Amino acid sequence: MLDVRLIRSDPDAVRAGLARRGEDPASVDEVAEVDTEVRALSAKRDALRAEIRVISNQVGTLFREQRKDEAAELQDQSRLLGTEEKALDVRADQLAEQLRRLLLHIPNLPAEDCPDGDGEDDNVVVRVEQYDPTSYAEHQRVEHWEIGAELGILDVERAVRMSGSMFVMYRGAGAQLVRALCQLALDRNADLYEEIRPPTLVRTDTMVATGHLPKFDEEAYRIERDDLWAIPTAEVPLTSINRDEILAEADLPVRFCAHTSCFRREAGSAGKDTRGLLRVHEFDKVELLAYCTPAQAPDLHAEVMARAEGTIRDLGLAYRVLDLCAGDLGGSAARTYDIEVYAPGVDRWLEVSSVSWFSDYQARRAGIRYKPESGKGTEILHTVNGSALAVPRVWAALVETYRQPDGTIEVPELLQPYLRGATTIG
RNA sequence: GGAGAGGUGCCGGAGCCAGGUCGAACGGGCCUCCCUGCUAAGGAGGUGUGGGGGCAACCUCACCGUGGGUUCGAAUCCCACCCUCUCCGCCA
Repeated sequence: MLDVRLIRSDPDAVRAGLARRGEDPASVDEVAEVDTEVRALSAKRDALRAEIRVISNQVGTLFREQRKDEAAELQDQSRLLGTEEKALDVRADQLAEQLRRLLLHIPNLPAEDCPDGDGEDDNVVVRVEQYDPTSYAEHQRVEHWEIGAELGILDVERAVRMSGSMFVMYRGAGAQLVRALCQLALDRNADLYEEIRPPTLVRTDTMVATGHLPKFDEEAYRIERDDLWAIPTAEVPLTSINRDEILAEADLPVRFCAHTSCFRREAGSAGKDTRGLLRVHEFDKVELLAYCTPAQAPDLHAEVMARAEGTIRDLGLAYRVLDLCAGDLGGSAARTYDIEVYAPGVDRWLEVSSVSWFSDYQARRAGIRYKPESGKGTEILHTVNGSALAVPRVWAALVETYRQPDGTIEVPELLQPYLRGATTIG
């Protein structure tokens, strides 16, 4: 969430930032109003408490000196103050709660240099790599679900029977390919990123920390009986690893890498991209995430980007990089680059990684701070993350891109060691 | 799931069923200074987080698992919940 003090000291800047997102800036005024009231009330309450404390101490002294009758008067006085204090306290708590609720619904401010725009059409294509539209042959213009069925490596029909639409099942070499991709992504980042295998079911507050709740509860699967949520991305548990902790600046940046299943209800996209692997409810993903100081953030953002991009590049896939405009930014992000891979069979660009810098937005929600080496106190740290590799769409692009005239799939060299040396599938 | 023990500051560990100046003894760690060929040992002081106010020194409130309650006053009493550990049961 945003720092209330920023809303207090520079509401215009906050309003301007929200406007760039196409968000209603009115919430800023509401926050400012409630904030003022909360502070006024708690100041009054605190003064009363101080008074009560002084009186109570006097009562204590009188009791010790056996002057109980003199204490009675003070007790009455304090009791009266107590009634008043209680009323103020209840009201202040209510307002503080309301303030928090409001703040949790306000998205992050876009970064200065984030491009303007209303939606996905305004995203800026930063670069297109390894893409030559004239280079694709007919045998590559087959959709991955056709290829998958033909080779027996993707069984959508039976997955749907057991779990419903938008669930998939990989088989044989297809399943091995899933495993190969994940392992490749983990291995490529093992030099700097600590490998984590986190829980995939988390509590509400863990989802709140990353900004996936309370605003987007329709998007996540919930296990009601135990009040747990299925994570939509490893970003959720990874961000909460050091929740409510204070790290030393010398320990930053902290880097994590995790392979998990990810679960998404895709409630807002009913009917869209329902075929094959374009959009599925459950998928494998390897995520990179870093905690860092504000000063380190630009480098870390570039680093995660370079790693995500490098894997796609080395797999020999065509891709492009988008700089998301303010209007298309996720709620918690300040700046995001998307990597979209080109899948010739479906002839579409598929988003395979969102590399985002969240400034201190998530860390403030999660209570992750660091002690600066110079100076005292603590600072909220910054978080950066991105998919090192999201399986389904990469799998799809790979199978379509590497389909040979004879219908088999050539395995890129990079993946061969992970497929027991196999050079083809099918 | 059943039975027992327990959750206190960076750590250990008092205080809690004698409720009052306890943000919390004591020890360790860490930091500064002194002493000292170096180091070790020794000596003095310091060492939490968050909110609000003040240019600042500083003042004030909250925090002893969480949330309620009792009380003039709660780390200390009462209630509920959560978590951890040990044993038993069950189980991949």
